[in-house]
Amino acid sequence: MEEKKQAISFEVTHICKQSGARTGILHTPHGDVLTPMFMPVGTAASVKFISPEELYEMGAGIILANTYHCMLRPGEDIVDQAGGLHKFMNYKKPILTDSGGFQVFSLADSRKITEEGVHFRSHLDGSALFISPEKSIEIQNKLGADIIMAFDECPPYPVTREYMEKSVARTLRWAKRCQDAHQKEGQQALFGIVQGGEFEDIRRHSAQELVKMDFEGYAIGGTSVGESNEVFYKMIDYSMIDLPEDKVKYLMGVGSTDFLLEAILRGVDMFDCVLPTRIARHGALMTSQGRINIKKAEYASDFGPLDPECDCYCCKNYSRAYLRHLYRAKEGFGIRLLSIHNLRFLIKLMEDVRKAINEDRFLDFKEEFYKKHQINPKDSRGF
RNA sequence: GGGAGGGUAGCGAAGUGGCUAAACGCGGCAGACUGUAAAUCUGUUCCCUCUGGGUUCGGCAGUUCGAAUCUGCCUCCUCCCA
Repeated sequence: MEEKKQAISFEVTHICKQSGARTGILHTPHGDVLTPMFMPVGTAASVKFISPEELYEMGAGIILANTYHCMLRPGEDIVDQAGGLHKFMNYKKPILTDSGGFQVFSLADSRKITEEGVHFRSHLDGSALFISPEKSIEIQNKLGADIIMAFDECPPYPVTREYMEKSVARTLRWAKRCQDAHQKEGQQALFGIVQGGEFEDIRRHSAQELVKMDFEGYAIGGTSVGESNEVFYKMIDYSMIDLPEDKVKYLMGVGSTDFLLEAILRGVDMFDCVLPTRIARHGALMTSQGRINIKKAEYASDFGPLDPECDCYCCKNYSRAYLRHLYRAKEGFGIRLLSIHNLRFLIKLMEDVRKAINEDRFLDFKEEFYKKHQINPKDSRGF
């Protein structure tokens, strides 16, 4: 059997003796990144309000862009002509593109799923669009990210067992079609996505079949769609059982602190989420003192830093009173500073997590974090 | 001096006899947001001892079973003519 060309490689560097959690290095065409890691989301080829230089400064590694959104604007051919996403958006570190599969879920009002692919209505002008596994991969090949994702269906929650079986079977067929369509092996790593909702056997079947297809990495999808925390943790557990130790694991769309820590405990290496940037735009901040809302009247004349324990550009230079003023005055600079802070908070959390794992004390770290932030991972959402 | 229009909750602005403590917008206060249709959305915003009660629509006095809405006087503002 012919050796598959690899675009990335992953090495586990340490397994925490206390918890079993792991650290690793992911080698990509645009450099190495350490895991566990949090990846900022830049849907439309931009992490909203944040420059690449600011991303480097906060310690960001891989960032995400989205196939559906880049297809609509500016169009994959424009990005291709620019020389790919890295050159187009001037980001020199690794990039991952999501397949557009999530938009099957988030644009549910105006889509129709068939075996061939998904018929959409553009959210911009209502025009009819169609994405198939082949189309998604063709676009992602043109976008040129280091890691590309299989085109999947992210089913809503809850759905019937019958629906989930059919959906997962189709998503597996789509995964194979994605592999067959992929024209840039060795330059772009294709990841498969485990689905199956809260059903253990379906999740395991999904994982087992994907492993047979031998992807360069594996993602867990279909979580954080309205299920309870208990169900969420089970979804991860079921997904992880059959995934190979030596491959990188990516939990898609998760960004609250307790979810991150619990997933890391279960062996997940990569995360992405819009949460830090989105809530920052709405005035909510993740801090060492818990979640705070900068809009609140109590910060009107609070001239201390947003988070005294944070080393980000925002916290080193600006006060809560100023940030509140900027937010209320709708000054874009405020949104930028708050976004920088929230991203740095999660990136710093990952740095601390890696250190704790390497020092074989991840369980202690996790418990201390929960205690300090008064988080109960069973029923809270962290922040 | 003459003429015209107008004063509604923090601001702007509907309402022109009962269904009005009074639309709507802004502002204020609070909440949500998890592979980004999201600088968005939701709740709330006269007072109180609040599943009820009290006091409002420039002021006072009337008409009426009932008035922010009709009448008279007063007051203030804007515009036009002298």
